Amino acid sequence: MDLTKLNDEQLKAVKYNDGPLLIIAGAGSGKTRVLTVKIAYLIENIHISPYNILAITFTNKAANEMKERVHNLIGSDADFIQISTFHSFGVRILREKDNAKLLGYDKNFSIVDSEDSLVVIKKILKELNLDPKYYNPRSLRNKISSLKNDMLMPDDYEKYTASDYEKACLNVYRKYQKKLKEGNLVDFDDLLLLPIKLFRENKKVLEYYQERFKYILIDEYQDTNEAQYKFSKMLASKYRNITVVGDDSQCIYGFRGSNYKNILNFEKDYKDAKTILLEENYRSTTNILDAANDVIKHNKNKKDKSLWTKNEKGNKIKYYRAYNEKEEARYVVRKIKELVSSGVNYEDIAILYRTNAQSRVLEEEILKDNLPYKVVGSFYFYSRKEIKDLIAYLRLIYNEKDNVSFLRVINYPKRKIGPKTIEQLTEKADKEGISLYEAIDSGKELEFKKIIEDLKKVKDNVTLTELIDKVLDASGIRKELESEKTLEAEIRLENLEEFKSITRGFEEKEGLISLEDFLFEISLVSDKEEYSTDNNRINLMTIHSVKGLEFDYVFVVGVEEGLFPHINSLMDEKDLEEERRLCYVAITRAKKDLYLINAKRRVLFGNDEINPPSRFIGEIREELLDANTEIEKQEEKIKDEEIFRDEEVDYNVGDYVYHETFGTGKVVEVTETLVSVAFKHPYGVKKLMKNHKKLSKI
DNA sequence: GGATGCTTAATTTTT
DNA sequence: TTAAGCATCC
Repeated sequence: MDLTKLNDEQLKAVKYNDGPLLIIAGAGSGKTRVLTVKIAYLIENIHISPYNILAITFTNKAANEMKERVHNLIGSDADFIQISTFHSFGVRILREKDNAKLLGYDKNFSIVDSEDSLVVIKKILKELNLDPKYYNPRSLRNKISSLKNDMLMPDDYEKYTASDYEKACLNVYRKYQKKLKEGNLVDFDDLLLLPIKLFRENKKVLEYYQERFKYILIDEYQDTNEAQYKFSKMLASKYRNITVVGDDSQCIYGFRGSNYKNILNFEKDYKDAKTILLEENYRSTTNILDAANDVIKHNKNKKDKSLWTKNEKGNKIKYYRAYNEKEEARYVVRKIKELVSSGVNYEDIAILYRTNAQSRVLEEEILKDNLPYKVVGSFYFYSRKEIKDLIAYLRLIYNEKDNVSFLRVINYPKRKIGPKTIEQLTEKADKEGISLYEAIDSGKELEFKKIIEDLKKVKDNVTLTELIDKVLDASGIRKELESEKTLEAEIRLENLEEFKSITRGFEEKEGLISLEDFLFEISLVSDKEEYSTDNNRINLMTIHSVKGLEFDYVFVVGVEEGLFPHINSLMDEKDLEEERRLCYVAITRAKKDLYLINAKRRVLFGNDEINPPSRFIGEIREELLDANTEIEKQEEKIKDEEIFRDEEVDYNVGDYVYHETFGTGKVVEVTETLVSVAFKHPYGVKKLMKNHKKLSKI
């Protein structure tokens, strides 16, 4: 193993392999490098079997990257190392041997996402006759999730319930757990909780996994929650070969129960723990690093450390205040085009934002110039109705107890099965302790049952892509959409085709994939970009999803009070500090150049808001910033654009038109002053002023 | 049971 | 702005 490229501290971290090790690694200090080399070192120099190594990362993306990098170091031995997120490792345990059975689940359980959880909770509120106006389903879901992250089961929570609200909450929680179990379903939090329960109740099983994973490495330890903490502690308690890496300045998942104190407590848990500090940054220019340090300095709660770099000073950080969010996006696109014309690759550029909703304007502007881009970590595609419907069919075929999927598709497409029938089925199912699907014994519902039964029969004899075609036909989804003859239905069909290209991609890359494997894969990796191949594209993502990544050129947009820091965090100093850490993460992603951008006005919730620049801008010392604010000039330009055409344009149904923002579309309806134009997804049909300047006939 | 139209709430962040 | 939930009518 080539260790010559490591600095002294990194080398120490790689070589220390007798007992607990804590690595405090600043941003860009080469921690992934240390982790991958350490794994390679364990295998090649200490001759540990790859089978005995467990490496936990925070995202699937990070896991894949680590796999690839270890593979590059040691070749195919890398395939035997368990490298995954906590959640997918949890799935793996639950699917192995009889583990699911031991916990009272069938082996073919399926995973519900947070949208499904919400559906379940709404249903429970109805059953309990609780007013969803008072008992907000979303906050109930979040409450239940955070209880689970803190490892408080209904019986544990009972001790803390005082108010009526809390009692109702407990009631919903109980019922929620019951419903999931009845449906042979688990949620994301269960993926951590159930393995812990398994280990607690079955000493033999725990011993097996302790024996198996003698060496444990955990990345992003500052973002572990109580359940993850407990889980790793149990696994490591026998051999104590546990290495954790983290940076308290980068803890950004407090809202999900993560606790950076886990990192500070490591030395208390393991009295003999060795601590190594990685403080040299290899990633960013001095200017960028200085700016990051300036910002994070304003947090009171932090461990003191000094991140430094030998890198050159570099350019100043470009700060730009635009007139509105469109100008902001235009500025970014303009700068990207300049960069690309000077030889920069699209893939080395990232645009970062605080909230997912911000991606839309950016996409519109990028689309106008036809630049290649991808929205990383967006589960938008998988949350589309048609995709969820299809997946619900697949889930039901795989696990007939899945009542959530059952209720979603029992009457889609329309089969004249309404609330009355559902109620009867529910009653019967409750009485006999069976699932809704099993409760079917008569009427129209039998036809539905037959469809599913037939699909079950063929599922093992056809490829996944073929199965999807069969589902689309047998269910009647395809027929339904084809007969609609609307643009929207057409787009839905296109999306279903795209889904098939994803499964086809799977089959080409990894050989035949079973329905089972596929369902687990997509319930944990909700990002279809992970399966695409053309990678030279601009990266758009939230700051949360960019953690662990780096780019030559980074644009951070929406750096405004109320957006970043987010309005919901302004009340509480703790939340504000998390926003600041988030800002620190954003800044430290940049290697060569950093752009901080905001807008004077921005449309939020459909109305115009005016926000001052983010306090984080002011926290960076002035000499690091290259500020450029041309708002007045932009204001004039905007006024100009809003002037309408003088001459009346005559549109007819069927005409093709061009719109500056939405591109080419087709006229579907004309009234006195308005034209309805159908644009390609994601814009749909828009009603537009006939004589607006942005619209023209082609 | 299904279609239509009105009111209102929602946007933090992810596995 | 948009999506979801509810009321009303066929």
